[in-house]
Amino acid sequence: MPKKYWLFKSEPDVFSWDDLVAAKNRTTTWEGIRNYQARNLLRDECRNGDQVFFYHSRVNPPAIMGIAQVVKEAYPDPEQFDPKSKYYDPSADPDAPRWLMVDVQAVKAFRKPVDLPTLKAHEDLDGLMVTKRGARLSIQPVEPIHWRVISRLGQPKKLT
DNA sequence: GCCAACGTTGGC
DNA sequence: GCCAACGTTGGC
Repeated sequence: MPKKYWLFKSEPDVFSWDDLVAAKNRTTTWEGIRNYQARNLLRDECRNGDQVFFYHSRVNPPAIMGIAQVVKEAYPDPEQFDPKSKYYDPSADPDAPRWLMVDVQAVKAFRKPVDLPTLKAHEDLDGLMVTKRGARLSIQPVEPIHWRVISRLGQPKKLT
């Protein structure tokens, strides 16, 4: 199975790239996905070792901050059952969990974060989902060719 | 903070 | 099953 490529969005006010780098083992749970299309991608397509662009949304400018990888494949998101969580889903059934999450680990930081205007302007990035009107999906597949172009722009630096 | 886009809910 | 109302996302 060839490695696949993704873009995961996060609001840095909630959880930022720096938060991930500072986390234990530079790893976090990616809880809170509450969209069926994103859930299905996690369940059906997202595998250990897949590469992930970490994207900051709802900031100006939005930007890809670095590269992470999937280190644990889809499993039930416990917050769907926690009434105190903002991700609580009262209709989720413990016997048939509705919402899934994966774990991701930071791998390389971009020396030069690649912002949305740059993504939009680059002629080799036509068709990239995040630049399209209405691309609200929080888990997006990325074409290998697009991955290579963006990685080069970001000048990734291995985390030590 | 605004608001367009779009996903989900629920009455019928 | 339609679709209006509603809630959320996310760029600006």
